Amino acid sequence: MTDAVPKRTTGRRGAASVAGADAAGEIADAVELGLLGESVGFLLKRAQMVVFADFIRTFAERDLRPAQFSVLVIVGRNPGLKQSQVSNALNIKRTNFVPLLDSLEDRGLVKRKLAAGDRRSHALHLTAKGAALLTELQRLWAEHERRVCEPIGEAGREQLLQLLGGMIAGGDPAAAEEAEDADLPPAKAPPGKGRGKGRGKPPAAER
Amino acid sequence: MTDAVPKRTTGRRGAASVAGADAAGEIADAVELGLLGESVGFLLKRAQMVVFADFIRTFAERDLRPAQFSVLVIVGRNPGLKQSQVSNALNIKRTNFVPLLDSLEDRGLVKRKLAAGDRRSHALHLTAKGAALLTELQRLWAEHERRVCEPIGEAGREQLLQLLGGMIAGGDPAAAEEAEDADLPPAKAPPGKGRGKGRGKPPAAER
DNA sequence: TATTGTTATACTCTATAACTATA
DNA sequence: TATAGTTATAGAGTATAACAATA
Repeated sequence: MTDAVPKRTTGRRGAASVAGADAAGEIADAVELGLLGESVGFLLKRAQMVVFADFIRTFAERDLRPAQFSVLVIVGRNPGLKQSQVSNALNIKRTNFVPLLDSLEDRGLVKRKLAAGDRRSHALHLTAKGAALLTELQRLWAEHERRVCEPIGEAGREQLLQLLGGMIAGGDPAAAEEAEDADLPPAKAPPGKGRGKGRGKPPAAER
Repeated sequence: MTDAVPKRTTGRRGAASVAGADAAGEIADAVELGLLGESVGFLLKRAQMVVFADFIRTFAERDLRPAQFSVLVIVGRNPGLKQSQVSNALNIKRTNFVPLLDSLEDRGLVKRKLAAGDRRSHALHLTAKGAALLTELQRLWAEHERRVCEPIGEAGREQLLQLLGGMIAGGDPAAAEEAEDADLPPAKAPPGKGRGKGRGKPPAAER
């Protein structure tokens, strides 16, 4: 993450002769990516940077980073969860989760409450302010989602979510469980028609 | 990146009662991801972490990080390129590219030569040692690629590459040019059969 | 004046060890 | 002894500013 300038990859040739390397005006300096162009890891990182750049731009007006947004969503959806549960769900080490949560609590969006029964743990809840903000954020998120998926279309987006889910579940057996009640099948089926279309949801908001 | 432990997402329940939260043995603490489960950004990052974790594990025996591998591939494919051309192709700031290149040159894998015609720039080439290593690395990479794509199958992999390429090209107009000679169409077509199948290549090695 | 490679530096994200207070 | 939250710290990756040599 932390990538605000995804632009520019090879030498370009759009603007009027900035580089100088391509004398006449041909294709010239088209760098060949070789096997990187067929590497899921390389392309995943590229795509992730492009998407995060848009996210960061979009959420800058609310001064929110992706991780902060994720916490708000999880806590909003699962009130009363312990810190370690939220941090695990987001693959964030509990030690790094502390300052992250602090930033949200300092802004009055999330509250740490004493968990009943175990005085070691903190139960997390959105404040009224946090809940109100989250509602707005969902609109921002839907815009962002639509924008970044525009090049592949809604059908492409559905496929992409499916494929990514399958890949994640494969590399992390734990993720296979999430898919159960979520509606997303484990996505073991790769190609074509993949169980009709009545799946996810047109990116509108939460369910 | 830099993520060696992708495991564990929710609370799990696999091992014999480690958590303690789920008393009996039910589904119990399944954290709901809410809209994150339909967020391409969130899932892209997850998938990228899973894939990079496998890459890092795989290439640890050669003590190579993803970025270092990328440089070797680009330089091997495009001998004589200037530093700034390589760093641009990889979306790495030229200022951060210096120590990265140093690490490869110190190991005798890449050589900085004086570029003919412009004494400011350095032309990059693989050494014999670097070229030999790269050949081995391609086998390692093919294994890695096969492994991480196993859950989605080869057809799923082809689709994924297509979708990611389209998304990248959309967020970065420059990338649209790469796709030309590469064989990958701009991937504006999202769903189903998408121009047959004779595309990429069974993950064997370079072309 | 602009570009290439470089140094120095800072900020974010991530990772490990160790402490505390509970259990 | 083990767990939840916390602190301190170190390491990657990434960002900007400024400089020397060259164009």
